[in-house]
Amino acid sequence: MVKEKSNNNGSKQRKGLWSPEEDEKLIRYMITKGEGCWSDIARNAGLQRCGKSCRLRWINYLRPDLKRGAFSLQEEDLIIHLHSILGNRWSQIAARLPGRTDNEIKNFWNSTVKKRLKLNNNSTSSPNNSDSSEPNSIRDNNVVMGTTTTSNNNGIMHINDHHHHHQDLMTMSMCMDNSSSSTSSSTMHTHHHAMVFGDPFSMVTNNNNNHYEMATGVAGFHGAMAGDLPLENSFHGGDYGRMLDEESTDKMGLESDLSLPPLESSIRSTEEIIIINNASSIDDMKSHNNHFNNNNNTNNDSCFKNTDNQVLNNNNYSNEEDLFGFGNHGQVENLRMGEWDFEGLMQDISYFPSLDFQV
DNA sequence: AACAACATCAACCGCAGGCAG
DNA sequence: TCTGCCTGCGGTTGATGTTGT
Repeated sequence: MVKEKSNNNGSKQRKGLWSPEEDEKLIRYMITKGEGCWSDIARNAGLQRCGKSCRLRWINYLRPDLKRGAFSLQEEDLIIHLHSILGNRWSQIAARLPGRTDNEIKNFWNSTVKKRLKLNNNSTSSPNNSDSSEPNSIRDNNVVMGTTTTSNNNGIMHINDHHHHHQDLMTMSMCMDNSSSSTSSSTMHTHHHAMVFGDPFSMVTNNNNNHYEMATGVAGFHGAMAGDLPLENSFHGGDYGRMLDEESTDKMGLESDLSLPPLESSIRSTEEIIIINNASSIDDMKSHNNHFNNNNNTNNDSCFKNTDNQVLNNNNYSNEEDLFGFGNHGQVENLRMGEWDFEGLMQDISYFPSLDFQV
């Protein structure tokens, strides 16, 4: 249902579901002009929508880098774990899941995960823990993680046990290398196909200058399409999608800078920009997207909705931010994520002889 | 086939923070 | 410092689709 309301200028503004025509207008505008002030975009694109609505539509639905389709088990695991750490900070969780939006994850959590975890808890609950107010998998999850955690009222987790924390780190290090190259100079060479997600924070590695960087994993898009695209650029970020792909041949080293791509950024790889700019129609754009797809998805009812593993997975983000969005990229300060003691984490990392971490 | 109940998800709303004037 | 605008976030709503009876 589409409603209308008057804006400040007295002109009518549409609300409700977007029509294909509106989508096309917005896509065309975004392709040709790029992002800018959303209220201007709404006006200039000839849309009777508020800027906010345009932004939402673009970010949650029309962006070509969105990975549509069902969440994989690995993504679900990661969401559960990230949620146990970050709580309902959907945007931060989404930032670690390339191609997924906060809205999508939020919906997925509220509709699917929550229920599943509740069922899990019910089936495994004992009188001692069944009354826990913890809404999610924190307990369950940490069985997997081998990490003893507690949470405050906000669901923010505290790591209490150094020993288990180390296990946590180790688990992750083993997973991480799933996507590592046989030619990589990384010091982590364990090949481990069981996707047990350790703590994503543990994926922060350290070069020789107290310069913390992501080792690989959940953050970053670059490299997802290694089979399709030349990766002549340095590897900016691990890739969750690749990490999930056990069979992928790896062309990337691990020692490169790894950074969290700002999801809202319009920074794109040159190649992608060419692709998009050369697209003469929306259909062209869609087909270009499909070019990079695995085409697992048959849903075809709206712009880009059918695309899976889409083009921006090969994004080359030039912004250097670390996993947590700390712009200083590794300055050792009082880095805290919620109640998380980042420094403490880094101290913990130093216990790992097998990881090339030094603090 | 018809209806109800439930599930999913796109989109809206309100708020907070950043920033420029 | 104040104000207004813009953006981003998280919670919520409601339309639509699916499943069960």
